[in-house]
Amino acid sequence: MAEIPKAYEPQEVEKKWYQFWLQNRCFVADPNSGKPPYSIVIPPPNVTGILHLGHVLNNTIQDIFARKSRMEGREVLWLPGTDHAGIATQVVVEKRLRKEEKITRHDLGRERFVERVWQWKEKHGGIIIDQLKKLGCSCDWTRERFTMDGDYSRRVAQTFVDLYHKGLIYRGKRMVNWCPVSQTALSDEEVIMKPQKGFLYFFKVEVAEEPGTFLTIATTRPETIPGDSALAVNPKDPRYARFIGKHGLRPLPVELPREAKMIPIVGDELVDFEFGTGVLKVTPAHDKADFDIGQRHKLRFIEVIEADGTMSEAAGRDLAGKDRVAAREKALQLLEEVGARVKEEPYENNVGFSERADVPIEPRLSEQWFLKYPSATPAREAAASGELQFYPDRWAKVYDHWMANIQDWCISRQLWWGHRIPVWYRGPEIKCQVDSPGADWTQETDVLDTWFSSWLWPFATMDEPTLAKFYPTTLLVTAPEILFFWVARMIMAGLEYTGQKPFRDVYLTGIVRDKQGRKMSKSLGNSPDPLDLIAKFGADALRFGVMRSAPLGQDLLFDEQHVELGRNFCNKLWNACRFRQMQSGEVEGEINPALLTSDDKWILLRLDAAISEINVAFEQYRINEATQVLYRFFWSEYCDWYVEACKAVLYGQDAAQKANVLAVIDFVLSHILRLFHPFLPFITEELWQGMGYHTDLPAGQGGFTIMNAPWPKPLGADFKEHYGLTPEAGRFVSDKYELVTQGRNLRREGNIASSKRVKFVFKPALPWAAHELDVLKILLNADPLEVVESFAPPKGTPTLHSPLGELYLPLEGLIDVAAEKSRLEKLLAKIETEIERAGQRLNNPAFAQKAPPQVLEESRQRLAEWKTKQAQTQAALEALK
RNA sequence: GGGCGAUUGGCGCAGCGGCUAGCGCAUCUGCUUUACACGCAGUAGGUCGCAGGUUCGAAUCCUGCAUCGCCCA
Repeated sequence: MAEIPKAYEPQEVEKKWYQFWLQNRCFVADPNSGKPPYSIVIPPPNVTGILHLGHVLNNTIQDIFARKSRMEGREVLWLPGTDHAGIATQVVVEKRLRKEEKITRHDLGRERFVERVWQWKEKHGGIIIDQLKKLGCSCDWTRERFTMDGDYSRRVAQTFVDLYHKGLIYRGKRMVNWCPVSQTALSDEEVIMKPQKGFLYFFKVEVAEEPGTFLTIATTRPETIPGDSALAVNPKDPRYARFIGKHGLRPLPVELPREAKMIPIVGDELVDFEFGTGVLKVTPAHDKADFDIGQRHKLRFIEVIEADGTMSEAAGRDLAGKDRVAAREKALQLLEEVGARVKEEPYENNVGFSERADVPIEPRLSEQWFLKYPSATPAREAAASGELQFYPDRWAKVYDHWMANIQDWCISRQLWWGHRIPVWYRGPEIKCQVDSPGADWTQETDVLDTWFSSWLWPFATMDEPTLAKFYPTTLLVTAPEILFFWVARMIMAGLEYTGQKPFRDVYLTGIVRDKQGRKMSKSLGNSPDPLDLIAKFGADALRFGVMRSAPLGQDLLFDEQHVELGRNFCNKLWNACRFRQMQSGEVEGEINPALLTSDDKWILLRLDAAISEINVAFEQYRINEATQVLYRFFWSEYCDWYVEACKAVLYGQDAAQKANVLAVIDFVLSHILRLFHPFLPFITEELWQGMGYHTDLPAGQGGFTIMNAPWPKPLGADFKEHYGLTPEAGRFVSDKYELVTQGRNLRREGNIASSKRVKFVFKPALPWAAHELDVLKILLNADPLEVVESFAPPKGTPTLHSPLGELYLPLEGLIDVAAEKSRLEKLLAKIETEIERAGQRLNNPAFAQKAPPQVLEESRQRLAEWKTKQAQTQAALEALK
């Protein structure tokens, strides 16, 4: 680092090192390595996607674990790729065709349309990958996969064929969730329930066998009346039981003759007495629950809504062709006209919406392919036994609950973009196999649900040697929203096809929200573009800001200020290294134990504690805790205290002592850089090499890149003994710094600018080495610091008493005596309540009897401390009088 | 309706049987002190949602209630 700028400028640095890492294949995983494996597969983002803060959170976490694991000496595979995202991608390309060429996919035909999607993918599908690179992700890009790659697609087809021949896949006309916009079936997981304000409409139906007798029915969907094929009541309901077996005269369509309007009244135990009037209209073709009733009672299935959401011929001449919304209005009008409309009440109910198209889904009867999940029982057991671990572990319960109630999976989609189902027809003949049986066979037109391909992701992305080395993977990091869509299904697929769970640990992130706690969304415009943030603050700053505020399993309230803080942090790190650089001297010299100052010992002890805390936090996946420890250690302990104390030596004359302090600084800084590297990959590499910390190391041990420098371990008993790092050494320094804080407080009370040198008088309570006095002097910004054996301060002199000595600020007249007095009196009052509290506790005989001895001892000591403090404060008050 | 989670200074969080309840941001005061104003120094601010219970001792464990959020019907 020749000319070191005063402020860190990330843009060039980030570009430079990312290229360096790529060129030197630093991210490439070697299946032949002898190192222990560590592997992660990326949750493949949609090819249509662009980077959002959720990706930043998720991928930064993965990168942190990948980088840390490399430093720990593991062979790391972080396998990247993208997902073909059936509906989303098809919709994007269709929109584009409509806008730019004014054509639909039907104008092109299936084959040419799919070609166009591929063209689009080649051109735009790489955007999110480039964005991940900007973020610093250390994925093995040589292994990038796409769910529509040839070999991957073949694997998907083989899986279908296998499951088909195992009898787990079947085709049937069932009630499915139909998206009228995308014109495809959806799985239950792709339907989002939303409460909707609407009305409960009441209408009456005449009982055919009892003219003049009417039953009143409540419904939220009057437009489906033409599709009703029965009325249902609970046989235990005394109000209606007698009607079972009779018939109702359905009011719509109005033009039908009387006999065609006759629908049976059936008794069904599942009818709720409480809902509406207790009489249910049954529409077997357009409602899930009604479908079941229809099957139980062998009712007619009358389809009144078409695939595109308009009413069919069967809905009658007044409704046919109308959209479902318009049809509701018309149906109400018709009921009014025939005198069947009774009343309506405001009502809120849950309506399913299509996850992708965000329109109400239509329960619809259609021919679809279904899968009975394989390996469901072992998949459930794997989590229950703890063999597969969720972080935070409460997700294990959510997973278990879902697994206990899984329904067959509707895997077919009426789309063109995706894996076409490997089923072939010739007349009435049907064959299920990957390749076409012959030219006279035609393939099933449906494609597979995208998740039917991504559930194979952890192993279908790997070749044989890679599988042997890296499967099962170590960690999966993803959002809880796709726990059922993806995580659960991967576990089942993994067990079914590899006999092993696909990963050991599952880390479920929180959801990124804005400051007000709202979800990030395009329509709210509260979703900042991570690339803008990177341009403004740097990738490291973004990563650090997000990590520092992302507690395990809790939502993250995003605020640009966090990123700004990350930027400030990088700048601080930069300047800490810059300061070291300005001292020149030998880089990473030998530390001589005999020359260690108390401050040196203290910072080494704090480093040791920080390393231990960070490692514990990592083991429990508490990453924000690790960042907080690092922040505290580096900023508060290293910069604020240690570096300032060092200046006593660095600005002094003792060359040997100075060299020793620089050696300690280098030791600590080189640890700091390594500890920060997983979080801040770019700046740490720049500084690692710029400071020359790589020079004496072997290439694979940090000599070439900080990426494989050894991850710091706690310093260990031998190290501590060799360097005399005892708890006592630490305690003296803590007391010293406490004395300094209080001394600075005296200055503030005296309104003396922190930059102004001022005379202090110090009366030590124990022998102080000359060096320690220099440290005290520099930390207090005292000049001179008069050391006396006894001192009789003039009245009104601010004074403080500490275990290490008494400090006076002889500033007659300058201090606001009244303010200082009231401060001390307040302090004294607090001390007295503490003394009382502690006294009460110790006087309780039950406490002495039952509390553990060390707690008892601690309480006694604390009381003694408070009493000393009380005396000292009283003395200080006296001095003011 | 069922399940899960949250409730601690203005805001965001940590602490999950025993330190004087901590941290960051924001606030207030002062400071361009030769690493850093993207900075330094210092101060102020909380009866830990409410009500019971267990215990020598509860922010921490138990029960109930309230409010908010999420997931599943």
